[in-house]
Amino acid sequence: MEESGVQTINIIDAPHHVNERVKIGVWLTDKRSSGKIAFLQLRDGTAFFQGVLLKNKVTPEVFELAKHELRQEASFWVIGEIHEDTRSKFGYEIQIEDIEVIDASEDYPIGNKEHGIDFLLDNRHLWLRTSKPQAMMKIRDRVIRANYEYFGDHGFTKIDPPILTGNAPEGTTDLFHTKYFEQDAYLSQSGQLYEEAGALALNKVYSFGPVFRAEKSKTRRHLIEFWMIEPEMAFMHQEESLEIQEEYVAYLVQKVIDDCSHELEVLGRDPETLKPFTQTPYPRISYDEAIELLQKGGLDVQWGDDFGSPEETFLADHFSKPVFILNYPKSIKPFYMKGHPTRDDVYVCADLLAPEGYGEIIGGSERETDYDTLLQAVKDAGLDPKDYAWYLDLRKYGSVPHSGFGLGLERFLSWITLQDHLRTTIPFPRMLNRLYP
RNA sequence: GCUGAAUUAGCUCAGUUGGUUAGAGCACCUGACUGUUAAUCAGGGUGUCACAGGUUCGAGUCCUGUAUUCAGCGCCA
Repeated sequence: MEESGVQTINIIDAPHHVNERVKIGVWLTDKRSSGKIAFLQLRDGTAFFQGVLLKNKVTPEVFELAKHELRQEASFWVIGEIHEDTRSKFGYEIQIEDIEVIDASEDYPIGNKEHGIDFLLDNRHLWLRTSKPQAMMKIRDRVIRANYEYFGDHGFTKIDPPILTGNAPEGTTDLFHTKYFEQDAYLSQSGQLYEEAGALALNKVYSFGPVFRAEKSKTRRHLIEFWMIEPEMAFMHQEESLEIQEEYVAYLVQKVIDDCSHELEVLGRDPETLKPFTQTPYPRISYDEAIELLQKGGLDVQWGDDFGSPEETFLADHFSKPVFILNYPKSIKPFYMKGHPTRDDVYVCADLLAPEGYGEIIGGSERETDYDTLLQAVKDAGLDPKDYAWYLDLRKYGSVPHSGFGLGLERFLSWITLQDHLRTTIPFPRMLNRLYP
């Protein structure tokens, strides 16, 4: 190919190059041919569209490539003219004049017919090449950027907590154990305690990173490794934190609606159905009211029980938007939360339940600020105060009211893209029995 | 961890009451077709029936155990 004057472009930019000769690096996703015309379905990672070859306009060698030699996922350069054409799904196509093969592809395992989830997860490194995973990764990227935008624009500083830790932030769940030279160490299951230190240093902070739970959870709502956003705000009580939470979630949803309409469509989520979620405030009910609602609905729960997924779904179904459940019993929430001012049996806390059965996407609370109360809570939780000495220090030197929350990225993505499992919202899911690829 | 289901060709699956040589579609190869959209049409053969025992003249099919996967529950975000 001696094509010095031809511009190299991406498929996504094809509409700006109509009737121009261009060069594009592509992979083959599928092909069809007749005796004198061939259609190559192409992708380059920016979009999918098709190339058309007419037998009487290319050399016999090139037509033979298109008809026979090129296999699914072969990589090659195409040179040709961009045409607008309503018969093509993308609206544009390239009339191919020449093909320069880069690499062949033999026996590509993923076909264009249906596959089972186990096979697809075994081939996740290749499955990412297809349209639905690509749409999901683009939405995931947009949500991650929206996080940085939102907190950056609201005076937050990103503070990165350690992933290797010597103590268990919440003490209750199973942690991944490892060695830190001679000491025991654990993979972080939450950055929250460190974010509290950050908030007392920098006022409003947040973290975004992976966390690890060695729980034998085997459900559509759990991953072993997942990504969490954990903001923490000094001089802030819970009510103001709730206002930030709903404004933040509404912002994320709005950005996806604005910038990912094509990706939502690929994943089967009508953007119109997301619009109500951009309207704040979100409803708030107390844990007490939630129990009453559940009991009236015939569910077998008592005050003091934690909600399982049937309960969460039942509650969420009563509202057309995400709903905050306020002030849970102390017995089912972690030790660091602040006690209610007029009741000694509940914390000042809230979970945000997503609609449509997607469960808890945010858990948050005001934090305990009194040294002695927190010390007692550490002991009551069966934890060693020595391990939490630094955390207790935060209540010793200028303790202030502060509140924070954590949003599970994959839970959020699963909800706004209507996935039936978190595993499709992360590039390489770590699950109970899946560490590969 | 509990409950239920599944495991047959590279993939997705069928396989009747236990009975000859194990079935289809897709993928792959050959040929036809100038607008295909999971193209269509004709032809071409895939195999440790998850593994280990057992019952039987005979087991993909029935029994026992094991492994793995899926779905739901519990725990949680």
